[in-house]
Amino acid sequence: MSSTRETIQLAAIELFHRKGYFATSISDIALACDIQKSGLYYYFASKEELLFRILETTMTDLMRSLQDSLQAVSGVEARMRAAVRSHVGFHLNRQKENFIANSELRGLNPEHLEAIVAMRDAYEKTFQVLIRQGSEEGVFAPGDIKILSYAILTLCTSGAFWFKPSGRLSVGAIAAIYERFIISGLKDGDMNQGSPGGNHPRGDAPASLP
Amino acid sequence: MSSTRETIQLAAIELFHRKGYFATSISDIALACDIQKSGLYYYFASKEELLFRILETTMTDLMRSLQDSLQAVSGVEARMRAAVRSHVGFHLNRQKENFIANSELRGLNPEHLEAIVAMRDAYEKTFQVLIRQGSEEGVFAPGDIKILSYAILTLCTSGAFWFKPSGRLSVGAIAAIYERFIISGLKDGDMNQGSPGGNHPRGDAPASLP
DNA sequence: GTCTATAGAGTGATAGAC
DNA sequence: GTCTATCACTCTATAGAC
Repeated sequence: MSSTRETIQLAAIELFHRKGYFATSISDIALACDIQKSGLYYYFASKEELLFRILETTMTDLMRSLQDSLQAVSGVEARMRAAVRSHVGFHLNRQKENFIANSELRGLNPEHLEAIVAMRDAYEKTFQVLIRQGSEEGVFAPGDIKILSYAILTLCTSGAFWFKPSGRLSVGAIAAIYERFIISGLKDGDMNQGSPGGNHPRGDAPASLP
Repeated sequence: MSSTRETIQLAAIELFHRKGYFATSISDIALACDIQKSGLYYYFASKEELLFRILETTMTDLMRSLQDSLQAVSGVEARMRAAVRSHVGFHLNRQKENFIANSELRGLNPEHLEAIVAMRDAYEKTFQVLIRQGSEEGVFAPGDIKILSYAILTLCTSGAFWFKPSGRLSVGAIAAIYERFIISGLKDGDMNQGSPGGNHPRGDAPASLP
């Protein structure tokens, strides 16, 4: 990847995070890179493709981070704890990209949206498998697997919306807070109350767009 | 409030929810109302003011819903349970407005943004007071009050992003799931691990914009 | 690879008639 | 209150020189 291409992508992440995708113009990005706006089209076919490449990179790295964290960890509770720490850590360490990935899906065209949603679904699946396994082993209370997975991921993702690296708590400290909260909820909250029919949601949408 | 004004506001809620604030044009809204776009300016000074009125209405009603739910409920655990049910119920019953309120703050000018953030802060305060009280009474484990309040609210708010009224679970069933998960986390997760210095965050931002 | 110049479409908002 | 007409501007994207 050429250096100019990287410069453009980094400037776009910065601006999409600060102003939002729709409020950021190609001119803004070009200005931040000290090039002319037409020069940008040598690297990206459109503003939408630039957004897609950012999200694609983020999702790929997110998935790899999870897999690395789970590799060599055994036992369902330990694996869930590792997964939560990985998710929180990634979202706080790469806050801007993750903020964009969770707020600018609207900017994607249908094909690209489908691709990103597929990556996100695969990622969520890892958590859903862990919840199901823990529930079957009796480590976690029985509950609605999809709702629980949305709850866990949303909770941890939200850190990317308020976290300040210069703040009082470190990434590890915040991850520890979420880890304990989630494990308590999984173990002690009898989640089956609201869902007598079983664990396979039928009508629920993934956490997507309207 | 005149009927046309209401029609415009409802059409805007529908469109802002479906397409997003920036992707919705004044023409789109006017078309949906069967008026000319210039006619819209008789009721709202700008597109931005229209967004603000929607959010203002939503926040006012959200606050009132919480106060109504807490009125006449005593005991800190029962009050927290009632607050969670109120929050979840409001977000699922008025899904579109709440979706907008949580994703389109960028469209507001600085003065309007400040007003909405102030309303949201007052709302969050109610939850923070409950957490502190429960912690002091020993009903909840000690923990970081701001982080916990963000966690609770984010968790329950997220329902507005995936909930489908035609889905498998009713609003009450989903509220019950969240209620149990949250109370378990508050009671059993020793949240003080990550925060040895006390319960008064210093550098944390509210869950706002970058 | 990067530039200058510009096409082409759409936007929010206003003026003024009725 | 609602209309027609239009302003003034910005935006994404492309053409073509160097």
